[in-house]
Amino acid sequence: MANNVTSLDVARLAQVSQSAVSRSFTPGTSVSDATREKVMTAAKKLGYRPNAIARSLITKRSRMIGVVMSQLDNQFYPVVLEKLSQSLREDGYHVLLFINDSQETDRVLNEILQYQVDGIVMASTVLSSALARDCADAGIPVVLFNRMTRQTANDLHPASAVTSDNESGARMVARHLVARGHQRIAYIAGLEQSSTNADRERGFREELSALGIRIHARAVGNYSFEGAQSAARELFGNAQDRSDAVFVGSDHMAIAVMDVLRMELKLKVPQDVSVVGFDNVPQAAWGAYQLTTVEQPVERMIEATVSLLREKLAGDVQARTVTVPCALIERGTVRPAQVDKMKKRRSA
Amino acid sequence: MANNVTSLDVARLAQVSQSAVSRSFTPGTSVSDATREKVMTAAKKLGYRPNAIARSLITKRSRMIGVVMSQLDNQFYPVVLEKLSQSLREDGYHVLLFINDSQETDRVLNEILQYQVDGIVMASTVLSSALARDCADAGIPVVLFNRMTRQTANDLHPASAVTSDNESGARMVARHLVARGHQRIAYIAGLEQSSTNADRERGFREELSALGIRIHARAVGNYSFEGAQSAARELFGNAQDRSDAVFVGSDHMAIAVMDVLRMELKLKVPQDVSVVGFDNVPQAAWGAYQLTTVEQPVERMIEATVSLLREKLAGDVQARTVTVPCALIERGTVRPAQVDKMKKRRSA
DNA sequence: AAGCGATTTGCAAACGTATGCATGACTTTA
DNA sequence: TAAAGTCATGCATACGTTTGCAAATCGCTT
Repeated sequence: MANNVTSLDVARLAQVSQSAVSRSFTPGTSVSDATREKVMTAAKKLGYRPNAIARSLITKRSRMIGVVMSQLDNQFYPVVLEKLSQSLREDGYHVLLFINDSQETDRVLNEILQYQVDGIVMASTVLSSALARDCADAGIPVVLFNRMTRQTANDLHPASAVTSDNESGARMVARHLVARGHQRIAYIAGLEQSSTNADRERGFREELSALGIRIHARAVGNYSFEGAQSAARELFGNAQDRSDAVFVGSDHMAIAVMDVLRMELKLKVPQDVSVVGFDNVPQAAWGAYQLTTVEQPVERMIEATVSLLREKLAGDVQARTVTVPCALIERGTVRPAQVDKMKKRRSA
Repeated sequence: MANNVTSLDVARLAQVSQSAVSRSFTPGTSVSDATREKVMTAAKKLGYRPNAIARSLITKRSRMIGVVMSQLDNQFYPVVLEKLSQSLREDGYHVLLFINDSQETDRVLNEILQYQVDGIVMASTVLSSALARDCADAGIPVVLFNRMTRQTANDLHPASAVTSDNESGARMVARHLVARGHQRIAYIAGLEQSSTNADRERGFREELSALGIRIHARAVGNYSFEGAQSAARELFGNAQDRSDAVFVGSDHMAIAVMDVLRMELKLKVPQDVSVVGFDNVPQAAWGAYQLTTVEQPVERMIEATVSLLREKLAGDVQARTVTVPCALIERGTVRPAQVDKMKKRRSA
């Protein structure tokens, strides 16, 4: 009943040594077809499966990758998780999942390291970058997903990272909104301590500035649905000097914002206010939203992630950073260009 | 650099035996405060962490639970995963994640069993129930989430299961739609081989039948977004003898259906056709949809799941089945009662 | 001071596998 | 036919823990 049949049992039944059965189950070892066949039939008869734990102990490779994530309610992450899991499996790795909403980052770290994972993918916005470095110090490859660490000259640590080009994506949004004649443009920030928000906000602000405009209003949504709702109420609740466009730090928040604008405040999108998100989650394409947004190319980001991981697993200690380009996806939440304003801008 | 510091290293530094180190890190063992303290400071100095792999090998408990899931694009599952992971962690277990979209169920099984997980939660609709039994045969506790197996008299196998009361939930929908005066009611099925769909469809059909009505039209959406879109086009594309209400097997599909109805077919919900979903995913509450649906109480289902798991881990071989009640969540996608039709029904 | 029970400690044997090394079998070549 | 080379196999050790058992230490009581 219990799965207590070992390679030794198989060896006895097959009349070979334990080494022989070990080798039979390891590709690329020296076994004759005859013995391998004997071993396999014996194994089948006994229902034997190699014990990955014991194997890990001796090979010092668990073939597990720790994946730490938060905010699974933001559809961006489930999609990432799905593709990442698939991609890692193709390389023979498995996913040990850690969801660290709220806090407890220290416990997470401890537990993850105890399990001797071969590598870690951190896709959690809330994790401190100090943590990432601790892992790296422990000698285990870390790649940050959708998250950068500040890499100063005297403190360059060996955590690789892959992000989309958040800054340039945000710049596209700035240009797009201005091209459509907007002047009073608001920004709703994600988590302020996150690198994604910092990059997006900086790019947005700088590009606007280059176009001679300053952010008209700003609120913080912390990447959460409820936070975004509050932010929307704060920014648009008062009709006086209201912004006529808003760039929201994530689609997840942007949808919350649209709901508040349309349902609570009876404002029309995009007639009264244009909305642009970030991520291009599946829901952004839904009929009721048709959200104009910036696409983060998940596939390519995942590819880069496992590729970086592979490098590090192969012993390359050099930390590298990959930035994948974004693309503006125009849908229906930004108003069409207004001819008069366009002219005004051209002559400026 | 590498994490190769062992309990023996700590023992040498702390001037104690290796056993002492082991005991210091295991709660409920016999160690004096003095030695434990010596050990702990030595451990901290060396950056020692117990090797969970080695521990698992000897204790024969990995403290990992295999979770197999599919369809992470249906928001129901990420929510489940998040809560499940949290709940298991509180019990000291960790999640080894397997996403088995498409196929490869055999490989999944093999891999999962090799990792010596202490238990398995199967939340995947596409997994064959034969697989579940195989795992159970291997002596490892399995609990099916949101999925039942046919349990006949001569083939009762030890897989526990927790579901919501799909059948009664579907009956509620039937009564609700009829009470609102609907007579031409369609059904869009999920995966036909899934137990959830079977239960929902049966309950729906039987309750309608008890009310003297038969399903007016039926299509299959396979629980996928695209499948549901096609189903909607198939059922509502032709204006002739069109259904005036549809019960969709999941919210995920229901939203796809609503998009097709409103955007492509220019039909009003609920004026032209009422829509009811199942699951009560977060998106069902979104302003643009306001989907009337049946709630599956995720929290309680998770509680039941880990509780069943705990029983089995404690050695209880008896398989049990838990069914958690559903609730109808009325929002805005079912038309208000029409007085004349109500009267007609009463007099019948 | 000695004896006794309770507690702490170390020794050594597992757990199930991979793998270097030496030996044996078998094939090839001259 | 013998020597040299290739390939297959088994032996034994190691991986880093936990844990039963026996020895040792401690704190008390008489």
